[in-house]
Amino acid sequence: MSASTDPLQRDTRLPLYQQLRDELATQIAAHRWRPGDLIPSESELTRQFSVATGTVRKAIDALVADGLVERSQGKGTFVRRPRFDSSLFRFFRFESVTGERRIPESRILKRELLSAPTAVQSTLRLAKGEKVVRLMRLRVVEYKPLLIEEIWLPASRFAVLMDVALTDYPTLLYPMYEQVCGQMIASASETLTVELANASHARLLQLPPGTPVIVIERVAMAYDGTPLEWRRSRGPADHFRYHVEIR
Amino acid sequence: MSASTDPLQRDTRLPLYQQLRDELATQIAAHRWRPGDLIPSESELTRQFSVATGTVRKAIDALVADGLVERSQGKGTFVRRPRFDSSLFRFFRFESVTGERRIPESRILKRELLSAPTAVQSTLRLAKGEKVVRLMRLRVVEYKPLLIEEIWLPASRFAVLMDVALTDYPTLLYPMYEQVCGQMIASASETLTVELANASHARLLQLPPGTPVIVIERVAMAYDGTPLEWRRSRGPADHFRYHVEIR
DNA sequence: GAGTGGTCTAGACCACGGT
DNA sequence: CCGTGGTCTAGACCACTCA
Repeated sequence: MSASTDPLQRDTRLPLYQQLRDELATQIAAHRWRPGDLIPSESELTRQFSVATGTVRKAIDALVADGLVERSQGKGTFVRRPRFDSSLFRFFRFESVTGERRIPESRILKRELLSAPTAVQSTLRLAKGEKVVRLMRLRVVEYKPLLIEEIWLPASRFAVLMDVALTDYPTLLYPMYEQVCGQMIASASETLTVELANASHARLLQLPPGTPVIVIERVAMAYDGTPLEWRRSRGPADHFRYHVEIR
Repeated sequence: MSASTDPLQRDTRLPLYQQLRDELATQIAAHRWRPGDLIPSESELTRQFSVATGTVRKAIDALVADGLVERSQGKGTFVRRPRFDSSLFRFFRFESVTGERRIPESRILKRELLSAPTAVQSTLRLAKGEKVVRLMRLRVVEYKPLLIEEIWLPASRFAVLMDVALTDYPTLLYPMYEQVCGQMIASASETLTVELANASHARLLQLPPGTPVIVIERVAMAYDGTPLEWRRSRGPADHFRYHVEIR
């Protein structure tokens, strides 16, 4: 192990608290501490990096703002574990027209490993010819098809998903990404459009062809901004309600 | 004027920096300084309220986080003036299908002062029978109708809008709300649905009745969360693209 | 060069959680 | 009780802006 003082060897043009924040963020990303773990106390960090308490606090403030850790007075500072339900409500923005948010059950229709088509390659920022996992998934509420989803994931991080039994796929994928693949989704970017159902989508959604469908295109990203998932979901337009808070 | 020290007479259960933040926020809301004005320097505030520099900084940090002020090194701290274009891109989330964001021109079709219908009353949290301003507005790009908007505003704050010449209404309403009515929009909440155009909407949007239209319902709020505007916009579904960042 | 915000120090004391 | 994070002090020095 290192000595009790561990000087920051980073870009000295940056403020100390930034260097410390980056150092800690790097170590969290490298799983030095896992989600739910305690990181060293503020006074411990003060000693270890030979900086003042205020500097440590500012570094941790930044990590809290970025959602990487959570403080708990009297206990310590913990690496944040995204909660199942909150990640549901953070990313599941559709409600039934009556306003309730039901969690639709899901069924994987297809799973394959293939070379990334050019559109996927550029969206996920992959090298040419890199492999991707492609999932087709149907989400159903009370026997009514609600969404048909096409999901693309870089095989470099998600290849394990090819080995999970199809029946073991959970309703919520993001907790599984974290537990099975060690990949945490931190943010996402969505684009909504409306189109008329083609023959194939109409069949899967049990709609007459030409019915309006909502298309939600989502790119989900890690804490460092790396795109991890590209997802395109389609559902009958008359059954959806999409809610957003703008700040 | 007050003496050079002006002790905080607020809830002493709250941290000092919170009390100072609230004190400054109250004075900003009461227009002691107008948008664009300098507030007193940090050392001035230190003297005036007899607190340490770190406490003043934390109070101002909070105001910055809430979007009330902006710091500028070497110059000072200014009451924030929402910029025209940023407020445009903060709240105007539609793009043409080709991806550009054009600012549609706008024309007020109708303006009236009436008692709030119950739905408007509860959304804007008004007292029974309170008056509201209702605007109907058409937004047009290159002679093509893009959006038909129905806008409801509490007359208590927006009655002046009844006196502005209809031809003087600008393309962007939020800067006008600020300049003419002193009301700043800080956040909003939007809900999207899809419906089929009825006869009236179809006529205004120059579409065949029954064409899918996107409906965007927005409640826009002040910094303290008071609902200030309720707006319902409708546009042809096949021409819209709605983009959102989720954090 | 005077004045501003930005960073940093080296502590003190308090409130809370668990033993 | 001890260790944790939360608040607060009373400064110092730096980087930037503007006259």
